[in-house]
Amino acid sequence: MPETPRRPESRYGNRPTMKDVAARAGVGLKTVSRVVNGEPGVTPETERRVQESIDALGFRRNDSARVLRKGRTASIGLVLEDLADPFYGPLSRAVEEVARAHGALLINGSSAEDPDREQELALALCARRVDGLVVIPAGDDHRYLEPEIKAGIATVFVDRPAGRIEADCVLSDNFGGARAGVAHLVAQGHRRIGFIGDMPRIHTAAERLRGYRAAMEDAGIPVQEAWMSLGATDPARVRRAAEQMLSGAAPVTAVFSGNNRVTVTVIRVLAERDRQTALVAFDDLELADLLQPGVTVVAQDAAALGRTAAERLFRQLDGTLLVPERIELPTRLITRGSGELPPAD
Amino acid sequence: MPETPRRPESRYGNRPTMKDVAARAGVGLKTVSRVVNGEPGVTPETERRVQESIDALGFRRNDSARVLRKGRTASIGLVLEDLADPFYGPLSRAVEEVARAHGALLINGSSAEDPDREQELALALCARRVDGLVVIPAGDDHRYLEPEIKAGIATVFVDRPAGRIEADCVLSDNFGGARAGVAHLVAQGHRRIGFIGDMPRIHTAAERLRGYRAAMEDAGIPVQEAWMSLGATDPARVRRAAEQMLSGAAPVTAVFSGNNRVTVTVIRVLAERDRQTALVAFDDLELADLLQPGVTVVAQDAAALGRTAAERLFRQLDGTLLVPERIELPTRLITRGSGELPPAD
DNA sequence: CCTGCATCTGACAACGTTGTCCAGGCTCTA
DNA sequence: TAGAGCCTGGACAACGTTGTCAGATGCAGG
Repeated sequence: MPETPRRPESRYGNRPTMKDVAARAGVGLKTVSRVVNGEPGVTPETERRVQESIDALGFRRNDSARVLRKGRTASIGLVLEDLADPFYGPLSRAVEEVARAHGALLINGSSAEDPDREQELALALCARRVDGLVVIPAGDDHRYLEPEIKAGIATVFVDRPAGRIEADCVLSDNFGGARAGVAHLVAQGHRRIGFIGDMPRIHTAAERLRGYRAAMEDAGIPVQEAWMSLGATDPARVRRAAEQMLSGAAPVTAVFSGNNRVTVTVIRVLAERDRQTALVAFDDLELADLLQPGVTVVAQDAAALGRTAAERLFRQLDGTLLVPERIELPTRLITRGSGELPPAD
Repeated sequence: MPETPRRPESRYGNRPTMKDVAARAGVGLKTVSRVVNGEPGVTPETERRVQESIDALGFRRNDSARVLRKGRTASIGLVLEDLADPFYGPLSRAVEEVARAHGALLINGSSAEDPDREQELALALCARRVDGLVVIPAGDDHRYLEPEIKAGIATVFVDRPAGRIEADCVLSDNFGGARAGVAHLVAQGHRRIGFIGDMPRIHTAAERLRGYRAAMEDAGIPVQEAWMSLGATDPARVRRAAEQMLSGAAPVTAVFSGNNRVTVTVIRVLAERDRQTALVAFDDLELADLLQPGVTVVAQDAAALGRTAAERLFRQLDGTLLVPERIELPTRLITRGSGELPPAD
């Protein structure tokens, strides 16, 4: 007696399949498929029977099987740094909206600024055969994606460029924005201007630092080492850096802060001091206009970054986009008071 | 001559399969599978050949096929209201972390507070056979999920309860939090206290309104219609509502604002006025402590909501959790100044 | 030299769907 | 009424993987 092979563990709790639906409706398998996919060539009466059977059994098409057969998953992956960061929320949302408009779902994960985790995530997404990948890189070597890209997974990098491979990327004009922000402080008469940024291994941080240096050079001001802080952005460290450059014999009279994480701490430090210090911050913050004084910022458009990247991704998939390009979106200086304070000395 | 059937369109750009790897390495298909999955029973020499072949071809296992065969996708779905809302960022992140700890990926989508879109999304995720679903409901009827749950898709609702089905849910103590917040205003001597909230069809909004009414009743203060605004939360409307209750013969001397979207607008309106009005807000805001005065809030722990929900989800999947339960997490009143202002008249 | 056992390997079916192709029944026309 | 053509429905293979099982190989002991 031939033993029937046991099914592997619970298996979706034994969901009905098209075969079950077909049997119940007394039709062929393919007819069910036609009804489910709204294909033509089914009489209304047959369709009704099939539909009834579907409802009765609680059937839902298994997209895994569908994907296997069709070769497209109708989903795209998003690897970002931290979903909880208010900068990435609107970006993700924008990517999601574009995906939705193209009938695709979004799978995403946070790399926590760890290159290994970025790679692990990106490759896991590739294993699921996402149609495309939007990556906010944590690492600076993306050769691991080469076979994937060659195999047809559309890829766009956002916020920071790809490392060691040719690929589409969509960035903010970090250099230009920082330069303009610092120049704004110079224009108010400041000469001793501090810069507190993230680790320079992060592209955006390096570019903003470069913008700072350029603006200082434009103004003919030699930059002092003591005016710069280029480390991690945890509050304790930023606080120490800020307090240091604000004290001593020749303290800075203005600070340029390199990202939203830094900014919140800098604002706290400045709020504790009597002497008013000017501040221009990279990245806008909610409520920034309601502080005393309002915070002058160099704003980037996170939603536009995400939207542009996702649109390019789908154009790659359409085949209407062939040459990798580097796109830079402009930033916008929003004056609210803190950047217009004159030097205190 | 038998025609070879044409392959359906590009098909992942013709990626190599285990069969290709096996052919190149001169071994059987199953041996490749064993190597890829780290199963025992392969000689080091064979393993080396297979590994070499994998690297040379740029092979990556197709998880769609794997899922089809194994029945588990190692992914969970998250349906939320708006990824870009700062409240949901930490929540998503927490869900993601738990998923990651269980080796699962997170697929998510925004319902934009539209019940149809919520359903469409949730069912699309079910069609992909996610192992489980975390839902922040937009609608109030979730019977459409019954067949899915019965079929074994673990489901947890967060932030708001499920409608018309039995299911796990993890909520904040919206009622208690609001009641405590309003009581705090009463304790400062306020009697005319306004409430600006979201549409009462949203569970959280209704609960907070109930908390407001309860606190007022506790204090023996009859609530006036003119003190309440229960509509959409777009800035224009909130602004109008706030201005109305702040003017007239007997204006409110304090406002309780029902969520973070409302709060930012209310703060703007109050900042424009000379007379200081007390404010307690549901949901914490970044920088809330730096405003003048600092904003007193009833804070909920978004990350804890997400973490708790995801953990319950995986316990459902383990089978260690059988009975649907309703869990309420406490809120915390954080006094910062705005809620401690005395009545102005 | 043969048997027995352990180890390694591969053939095969199955997962649930969709594309191809053909059969059968119908309508329409000459 | 016969033939052509259309419409509907179903059988079958294939997508790429994994579980089962049996065959091949090697080695030790009799």
